[in-house]
Amino acid sequence: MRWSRLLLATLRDDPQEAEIVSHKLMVRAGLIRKLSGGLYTFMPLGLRALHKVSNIVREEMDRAGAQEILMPALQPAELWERSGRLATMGPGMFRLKDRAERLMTLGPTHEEVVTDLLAGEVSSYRQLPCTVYQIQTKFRDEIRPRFGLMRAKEFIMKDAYSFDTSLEAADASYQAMFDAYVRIFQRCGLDARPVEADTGDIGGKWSHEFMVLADSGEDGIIDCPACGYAANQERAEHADTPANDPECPSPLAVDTPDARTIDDLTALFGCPADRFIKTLIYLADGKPVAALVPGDRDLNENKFKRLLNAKQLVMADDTTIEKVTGAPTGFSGPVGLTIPIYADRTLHGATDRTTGANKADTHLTHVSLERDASVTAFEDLVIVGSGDACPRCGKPMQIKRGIEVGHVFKLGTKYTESFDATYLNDKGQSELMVMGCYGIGVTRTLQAVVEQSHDADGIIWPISVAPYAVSLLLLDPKDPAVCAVVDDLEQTLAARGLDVLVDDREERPGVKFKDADLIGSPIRVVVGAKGLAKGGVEIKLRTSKEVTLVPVEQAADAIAAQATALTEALCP
RNA sequence: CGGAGCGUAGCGCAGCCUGGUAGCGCGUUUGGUUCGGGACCAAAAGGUCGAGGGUUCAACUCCCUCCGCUCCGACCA
Repeated sequence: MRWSRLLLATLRDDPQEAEIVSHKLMVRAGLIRKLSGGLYTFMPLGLRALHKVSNIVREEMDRAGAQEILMPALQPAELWERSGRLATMGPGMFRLKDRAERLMTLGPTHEEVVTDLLAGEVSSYRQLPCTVYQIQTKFRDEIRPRFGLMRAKEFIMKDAYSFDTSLEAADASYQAMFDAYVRIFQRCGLDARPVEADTGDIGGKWSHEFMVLADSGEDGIIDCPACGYAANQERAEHADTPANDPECPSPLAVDTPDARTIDDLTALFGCPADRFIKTLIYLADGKPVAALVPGDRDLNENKFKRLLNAKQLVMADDTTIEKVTGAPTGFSGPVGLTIPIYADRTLHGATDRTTGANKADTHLTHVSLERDASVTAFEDLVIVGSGDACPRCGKPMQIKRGIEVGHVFKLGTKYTESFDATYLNDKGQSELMVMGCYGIGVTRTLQAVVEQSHDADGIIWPISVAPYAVSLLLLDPKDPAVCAVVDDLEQTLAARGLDVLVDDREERPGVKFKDADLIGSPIRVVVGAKGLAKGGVEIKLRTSKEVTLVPVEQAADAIAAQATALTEALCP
C-alpha cells in the first residue's frame, strides 16, 4: 500500500477527547476516529489491526475445537425475561420496539440466544460436547463510556459457549478455552495473566479473568508474589489472621455527640481507624444482618452476598437501622444486637476496640468482640488490599491495576434450566446440559496492546497485530533510482506475504521518520539516495535503535528473516 | 443519576470578565528556497462562534432553556 493513497492522517497533537496513552496514540496514529461518546469508526489502519486480532482469535478457537456461528445482535426481550436478566442487566441494555411494539434488545451478550439455540439443536449425548463461538458487535448502554475502545457502547467481542454432559466434561471444555486464551494473548504480544474473578450478573460458579497489567486499568488485581495467587479485587480473599490483642476491661459507654463516621471518631478519640469496629446493617433478601469490619477497611458486598447466599443485598435504610439497633445511623455496634452478626476474619480475637453503643450519641470502648457480642461467624468480608495475607500461603499480597481482556466462566446449569436445554443420555434419560461461557473483548484487546506496547514516539506493534509489518520509507520520491529499488522491494516483500506500507509522500525525511515511529510498524526500511550511495537500504526494528545497512539485493531476504524471527518470538 | 469543566476553521486553542460584527498555532492549497528525525518565506482557501429563545441600537461576549463532549463519583461482562 502507498501512503499517498491511504486514508490516513496522523495528528501532531494529542486529541482533547483522550485521557490514556493508548487512546491518544490510536487517534494520533489514525487508527480510529470518534463519532460520539463510546462510538468509534475504525479507519483503514485500525481495521487492519483489528482483523489481525480477530484472526488470531478465530484460529485459536478453531484449533480448540470450537465452531464459529453468527447470532443476531437484535434479540427479542422475551428471551431475557426467561432467564430473569431483563431485570438484572436491565439498564445496561439498549432496548427498542419494532413496529409491532414488540420489545427488542441489542445484545450485550448471548447466553440466552445460544442456550435457546442449542436447546433446539441438541437432543442426544452423542452431539456433545459442543462449543460454539462468534465474533460480533455487542451493545451496552454504558453509564460512562471512556478511554476510547476500552469502555465503549458498541464493541466487538468474541463470545464462546460450551455445552457438556457433566461437570467433569464441562471442566475439560473450560480448560480448553482457558488454554486457547493463553495462546491468543501470547500471540497478540500481550502480557496477560489469568486471575480468579467474580462472576457478576452472568452468574455461575467459577471464573477467571485475563488481565493485562496497566496503570490505566479499571480493575484492581490482588497478587501474591510468593505463591502466584492472583484475583480480581472484587473477589480476592485473605487469610485468617487473628488479631493478637491484649485483654481489656469491661465495655465503657462514652458520650460521642454527632460522631457518626470513622473520621469523626479518630478525631475525637485521637487513635487510628483500625481501633474501631465498623458495624454495617444490611438487608439480605429483606432480613437484617450486621457486618463488622475494622474501621480502616471496606466491606466487600460481593463476598458478603455470596456468604449469605442472598439474591439481593442492600444497605439498610435509616428507619430499619433504628428499629434493629435502637439507635440512629452512625451509632450501631455489635454488643446487644440480636440479628445475625458476621465479622471479618481480621477481627478474630479483637479486644479493646471501640464500637457504636446502639444508643444515640454514644460509643463503647474496651469492647472485646467475642466476650461482649455474639458473633455468628468470622468470615472473609473486606475488600482485600495491599499487605493483606495471601489465602494460600499467608505472605503479604500486592495490588496492581489491570485491563480485563478476557473472561471465562463455568456456568453450570443456570441457563440450561431457564431454557430447558436437555438431551437424552445413553440410558434414554433427559438431562440438563452443563454450560460454560468465554468472552474476549476484541476491540479492547487491540487497545490493550497499544497500552502495553508504546514509547514516547508512538505505538510499537507486535508483528502479529501490526497493520503493516513493514514501513518502507521512500525518502527521495523524485529520484528514479530510489523509486525503482522501492518498487522492487515492495513487490518482492508482498510476494513473500508481508504487509508493506510505502511512505511515498512528498514529505521531508524527518516527517516520515516521525510518522513511522507513530504508527509503529515493527520493521522500518529506509530507502534513500544517501543510503544507496553508502551501499544499500537501512533496516531497523521499531524496538531498537540499531540500523543495519543491507545491500539492495539482500534486502528482501534480510527483512523477511526479521519478520520471521519476530513472528516466531510470539508463537507459543 | 450527583458534582465539576468544556463546546469558536479539519485538529489544538485564545478572545467572553469589561458587548461594537472573529484571531493564533498545526494541518490544507499555490509559488519559491530547502531536503536523513515533525524546515523557512510569501500568498490563499476555510468559521450558521453547539442549538433555540431573551436583553440590547448592537451578542462569540450578558441572561434562560436545551443538546453534545470530557473528568470525578455512584454503576458495570
